[in-house]
Amino acid sequence: MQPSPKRPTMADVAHRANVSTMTVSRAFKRDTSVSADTRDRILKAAEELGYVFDSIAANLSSRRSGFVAATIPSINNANFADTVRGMTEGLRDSGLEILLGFTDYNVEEEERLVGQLLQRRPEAIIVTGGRHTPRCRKMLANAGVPVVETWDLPSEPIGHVVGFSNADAGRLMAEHFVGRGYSRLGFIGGDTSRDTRGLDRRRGFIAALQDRGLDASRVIASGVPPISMREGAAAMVEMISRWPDTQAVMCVSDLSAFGALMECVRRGIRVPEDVAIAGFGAYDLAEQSVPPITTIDVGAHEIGIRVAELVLDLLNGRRAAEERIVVGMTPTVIVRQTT
Amino acid sequence: MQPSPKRPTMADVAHRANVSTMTVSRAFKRDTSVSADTRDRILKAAEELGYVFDSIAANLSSRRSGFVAATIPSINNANFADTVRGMTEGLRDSGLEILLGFTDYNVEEEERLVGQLLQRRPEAIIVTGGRHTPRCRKMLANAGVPVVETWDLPSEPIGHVVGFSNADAGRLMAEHFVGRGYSRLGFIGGDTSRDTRGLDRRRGFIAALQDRGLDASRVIASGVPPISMREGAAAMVEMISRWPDTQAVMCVSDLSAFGALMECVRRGIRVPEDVAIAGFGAYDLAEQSVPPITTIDVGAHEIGIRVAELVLDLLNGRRAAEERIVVGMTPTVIVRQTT
DNA sequence: ACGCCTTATGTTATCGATAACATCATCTGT
DNA sequence: ACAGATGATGTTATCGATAACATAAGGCGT
Repeated sequence: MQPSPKRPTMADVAHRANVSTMTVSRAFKRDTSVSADTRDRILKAAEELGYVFDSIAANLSSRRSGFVAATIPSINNANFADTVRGMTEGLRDSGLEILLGFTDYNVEEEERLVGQLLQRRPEAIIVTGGRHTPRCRKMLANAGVPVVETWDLPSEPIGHVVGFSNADAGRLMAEHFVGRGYSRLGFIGGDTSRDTRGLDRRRGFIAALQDRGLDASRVIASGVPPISMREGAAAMVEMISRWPDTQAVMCVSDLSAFGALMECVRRGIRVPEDVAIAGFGAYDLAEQSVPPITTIDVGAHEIGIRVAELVLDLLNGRRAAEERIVVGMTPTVIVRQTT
Repeated sequence: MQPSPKRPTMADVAHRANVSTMTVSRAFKRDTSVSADTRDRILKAAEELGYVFDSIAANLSSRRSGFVAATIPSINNANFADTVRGMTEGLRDSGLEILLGFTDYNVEEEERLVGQLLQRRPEAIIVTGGRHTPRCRKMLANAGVPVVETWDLPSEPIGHVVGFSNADAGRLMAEHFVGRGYSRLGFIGGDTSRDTRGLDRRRGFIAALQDRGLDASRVIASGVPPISMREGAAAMVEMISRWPDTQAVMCVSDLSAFGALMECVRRGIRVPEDVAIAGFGAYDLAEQSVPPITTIDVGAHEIGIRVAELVLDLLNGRRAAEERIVVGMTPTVIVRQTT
């Protein structure tokens, strides 16, 4: 069947099946009152005409877009990918689709994107992180749909939160290092202007050192997020050059930790004997590398599942939209061979 | 401003700004005839009312969804992420957004997804791979919008193609191995039922061996795609157990190659001295690992850029929809230390 | 036999923006 | 002075499905 300049509509199907357009509409839904004979006749007519349901028109008249919008900083980040997969699983039987946008770790881009996504009338909107431009914050507050902030634990949530404290995560690793007997500690990553969550991890790490009267100056803030393996490697070189007696280094992500580790392997620096390395995010990479990398797990996939649960509860009226729901996830250290 | 049960519409804005709804519509567009004074008054009224443009209604009346739909097998795959990033860049100034769907390397899921995406009336649709269920193929053929198949080079394209021959890629690596003097060669991955492109790479590899009268039986088809690092590691163990004299192994992806490499490192098997390893896909991981992994580059990012270019040319009438355009990408071997 | 309930189907205005056409005022050229 | 062109704005039917309400037929209980 060749595409025609005018696509068949339900009116065409109705005409061919000798029913009303409303009956055709019912035939394309579940749980509607249509006799089996009528339904069969309608679906056959639709098939013959090459009819494709038009969800744009459906969305307009029902005032439901069928979308949940979600922003993540990067498409190629194992953590965010896991979270999106969790959301997808959680939403699978709901009929809702995820409309994804990528902010590139840029709050201005996030603002533009949120504006654009809101025009699609999502039934809920999920944003990564708890810091936004004032205008973005206002748009979200006025969206009139559930808003969920993830991967952070903002002190003034816009709507709901499924996340964890990045500062706590950094502090946790610092405590692990100290517990291991290390005292000359470094941090790699956490660009001050864009990766706000990485910066929080750094802050937590630094605060824990300061609380103990330890040197908190060994920080390499390398490059624009997300820090690559290569940048992690370069930062490790700089860390060791500037402070050769460094005993342990936390990297802002498993990606950068892997890069740092590989640089040590290249240079014959033994890990953890000569320097311990840790990351964040519990990527497969951290588990599979030789030696396996100590990391922090926040339950990336679980975050997605919980976000989807929350959104469905809010949309189905099982929870009141006016509630301020905070689902806290607990960062845990996965101790491996690099520390 | 509190969300109200009824969202303000252009009619409300028109009333407040004392103009027609059509003038309001013009004020929200570029390149329309609206005086500066009128435009300012309208935008001010919209801001005061908290008006959000409704793209659902716009899409219906203009018969343009503003979407380009794209399916990729997995969200967390560096190659597909690069391709999507290329598409995003290429489409950035066009006003078109990408509506992504994930097929999970499953042609039945692809069929369901394509059906769902087509209901959103995308202005073009991009699918990964050249093999589809018959029903999926028919839906695409009848979609009435540009269809582009990527990451493959099908012999009977549905519409257009931006891709490469996976078989050629496999063959290329086999030739590289032989050129290096290896003759006892193995292949890891390429599940026969789901990863059709991986299977093609395996077929090309095997065919090259058979052409040379070499043993082509050393194949480990491990697990459901995408093959993880862990599965690559396990497959390497099996490869070496079954054929201890294997000299070189191609893995279906850099992910599995990395897993295989790490397993060798764990076991003290020297790469490439004891066994050479190669992958596919030119992930950062392959470059950064120690030793860096020989791989095949197909230009994942460039594929995305070219797809976007093609789609825009087709939508803007610079190319005729009836043309069958095939943009071939050339796989190249990046020779690194693992071979 | 009758009334009520349930199931199946139909009718109609609407969702909110826009394409296509119409109208009016102003400016420019003859 | 007049005619034609241009810019700014308005009018109206429409895009294609659906919510809300309406209608009719059949079955069941009294």
